[in-house]
Amino acid sequence: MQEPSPVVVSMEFSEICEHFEQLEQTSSRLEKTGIVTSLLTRAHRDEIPIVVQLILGSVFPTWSTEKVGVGEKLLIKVVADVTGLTEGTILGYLKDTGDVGRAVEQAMENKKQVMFLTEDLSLSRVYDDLTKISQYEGKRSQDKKLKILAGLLTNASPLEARYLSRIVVEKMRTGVAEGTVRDGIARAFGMPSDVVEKAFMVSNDMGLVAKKACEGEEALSTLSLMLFRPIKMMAAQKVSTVEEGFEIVGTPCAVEYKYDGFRMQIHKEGSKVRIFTRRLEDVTRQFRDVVGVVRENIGGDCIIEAETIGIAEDGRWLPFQQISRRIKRKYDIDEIIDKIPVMTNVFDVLYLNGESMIDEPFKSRRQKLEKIVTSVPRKLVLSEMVITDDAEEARTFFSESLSLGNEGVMLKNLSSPYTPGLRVGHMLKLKSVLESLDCIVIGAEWGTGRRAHYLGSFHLAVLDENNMPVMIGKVATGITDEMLETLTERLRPLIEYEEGKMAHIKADLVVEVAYEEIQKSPHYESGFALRFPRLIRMREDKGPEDADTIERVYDIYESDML
DNA sequence: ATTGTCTGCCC
DNA sequence: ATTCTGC
DNA sequence: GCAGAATGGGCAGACAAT
Repeated sequence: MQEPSPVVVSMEFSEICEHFEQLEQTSSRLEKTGIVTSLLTRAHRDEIPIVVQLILGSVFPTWSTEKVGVGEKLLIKVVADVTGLTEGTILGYLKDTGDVGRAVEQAMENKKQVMFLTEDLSLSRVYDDLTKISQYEGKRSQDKKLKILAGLLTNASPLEARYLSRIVVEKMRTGVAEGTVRDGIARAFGMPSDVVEKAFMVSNDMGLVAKKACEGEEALSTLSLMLFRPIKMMAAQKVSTVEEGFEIVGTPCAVEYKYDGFRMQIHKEGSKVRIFTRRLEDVTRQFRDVVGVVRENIGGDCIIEAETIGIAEDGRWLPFQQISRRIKRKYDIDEIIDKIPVMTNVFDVLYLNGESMIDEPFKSRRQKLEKIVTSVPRKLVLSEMVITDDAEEARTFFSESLSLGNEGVMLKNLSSPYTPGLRVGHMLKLKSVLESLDCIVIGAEWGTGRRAHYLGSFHLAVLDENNMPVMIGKVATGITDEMLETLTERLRPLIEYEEGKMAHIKADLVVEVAYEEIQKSPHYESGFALRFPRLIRMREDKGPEDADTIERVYDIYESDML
């Protein structure tokens, strides 16, 4: 059992919720920062980390293994229990408002049951109960979670219920996330914003950052790069041509294969090795094969970064779908290691023998990396890279990369530092030109949040052998506000019937959808699905009979396999 | 023992 | 992952 | 140009229902 929070007088949860509502009502970035600052100033010192975590819309920091384990469905069940309304009624509110929090709030306002003995919720009560919920597992655990959550909701005002719900499902929608909280912390405690930012990059725990900031700049600066504390990974910008890339990154630059696997940050000290994913989850257990090869073939204590891909017996690289079977594996790990062997392509070093490397230029990091890695063919290699200022050479390298089954190339500025978490012009990705399909819209789903009251997601079909539409996936991105409106009005009269948020739509409209790749689908009727689909445009010049066919999809799939 | 639904996390 | 939008 | 939000396919695991 969890110890109660060590606080004498806990902040009222309602006070926090009032701040949340203010945040929701302003769109000004600066004003939001001000509201966060004011909330932090009001919070009791000991409760600051919790307040910060809740502002971010979760109970635990991202690296934590603790999860509340309550999603939208279970939440609605709880609300039905508490209010005496049916789940159907609440789902109706959800569809009307397009927001879980508002739906629960509305349910609380319209509840059938009259409550007695309600007490004010304190922050510590909310936090302790949510922590308790996270600890239940096994048989009947959902029921136990439900009971505690029901207890909280029973004592919550409608406004508190709104935010309690959003915290539980991790969808705050106040327009505040890490960036604003970082600025708010800097302002509240008079810290330089970049110091706060750095502390967050290496700790990935905003609550902890706030606590240290509250103690002073010296305490804050103790959060620095350390072995076995994963740091935020550098992100890449997208470009669409080599020239555009050269322009941003400068020449000569590094051009590297962009492998289609898992990004890994590997920490090593002597024989101790731990592996973290992009979201800084620890996946050491799942990849003990990688641990072994790293332990034997990388010299020194270090933090390195790599992309790990699946590799077949003939040496060809496996599609992402296959290696993805390894990441969540908890049982029979040795079996899957045998079945889906991997190759780790190392491309950066962030820490080496007691020294941070992140401020070193990329070129010298790469040189150091080459000294510590002993290549083991098909297991552990340096990423393929050339350094060039010749666009033609870069393009050739790019095509070569694609032909091997990679996603494209990365372009890197040779003198750039490693910038954790940032997507600045130091590192770029260049992917292949997209293919597209003309698909029939056969269904749609009512959207949420800013897409409430619009159809926000569209079900796509191609024509089968009998010219009947068969589903091949959904698309929901690439849509401007204007298009969203047009699509909704265009499709509204074609709705045949609705089931919850789903609308079944008469085959009539054709849309062009671009995608990265065609995959085998275990789920869709057509047997195929689109990877990273995005809407390009409506094809009013085409009728459903002119849509692309399953034969064409099959042909593209086959030719992509080569 | 099997199946279906939900959740969280890879891309 | 991709994309759009407001600041 | 950043920060935030809304949405994609698919996988394993955890539970609940059958």
